[in-house]
Amino acid sequence: MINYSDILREHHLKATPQRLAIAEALHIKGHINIETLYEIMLKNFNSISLATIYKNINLMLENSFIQEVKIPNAKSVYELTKETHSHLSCEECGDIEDVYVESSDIIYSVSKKSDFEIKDMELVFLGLCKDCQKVD
Amino acid sequence: MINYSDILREHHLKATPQRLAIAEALHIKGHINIETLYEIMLKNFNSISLATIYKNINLMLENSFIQEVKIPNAKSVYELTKETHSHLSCEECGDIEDVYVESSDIIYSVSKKSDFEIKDMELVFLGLCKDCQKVD
DNA sequence: CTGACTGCAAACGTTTTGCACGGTA
DNA sequence: TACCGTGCAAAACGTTTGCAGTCAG
Repeated sequence: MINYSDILREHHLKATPQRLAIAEALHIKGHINIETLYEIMLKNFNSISLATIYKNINLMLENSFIQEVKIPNAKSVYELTKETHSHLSCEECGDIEDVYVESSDIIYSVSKKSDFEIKDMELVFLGLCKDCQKVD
Repeated sequence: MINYSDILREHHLKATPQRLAIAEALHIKGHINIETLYEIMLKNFNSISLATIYKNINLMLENSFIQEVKIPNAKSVYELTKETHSHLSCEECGDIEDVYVESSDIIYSVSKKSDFEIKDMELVFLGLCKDCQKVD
């Protein structure tokens, strides 16, 4: 189990028990929405407030400790900041997985045909995860 | 000016003046969020209700007359349904433009390295539009 | 003419804020 | 110890709903 105390402090965030638990939940689950995170946190802190969740998520976003992922037809999820990557979203069960896509070629080709100076891209693939393929 | 009456009816939506105005606003602006759409609509209908906007946007989404685009760090915007395309988002002024990217190669390569059966992808480029490049 | 649409007001769910207390550094 | 974080309650915000009157087909 990774110790997130130092990593939190590197991001200018005090290492409180609640924040450590959020970090651990994100580490284990990969991608979580607010509602699910609150449910998980309630198991560890019987009286944690939703306000605390929101305040911490917002601070963690501002300090780049975590990132938001907007998924079509679903609630936003949050993940620990790591190397640039894209996402696979299962339209059946909602599962979200990471996938690494080489973006430089895509960005280069779009830069050529647009007026934009492109800095980054967000890419989400929609489909069916392994388990849900069998069901359908 | 395109007449959207028939197109609305093809999507099983009655052609009311409010809906025609929404269609026209989307046609002219390309991409609009709810707040901006409401402001535009108020110029044509001095007593239009936000509830009407929401009801129509939701019906238009259900009937695929329009589509939602989720942009990182911004409100969702809506656009008339058209051929598959991606988006350029200006992080400075919020301008959004369409761009056409060949997706089959990308989807094929990701399909090979993931367990997912991929049906579609959403791609948003973040950067600076032509005007905002000069300012910075 | 009839079912669908509109506008209003109220309800709802989600997110933010203010404040007193408690805990980290 | 000083300041930041927490939990609670209330407020703010965006969106949805129910209803009575109106309109498109």
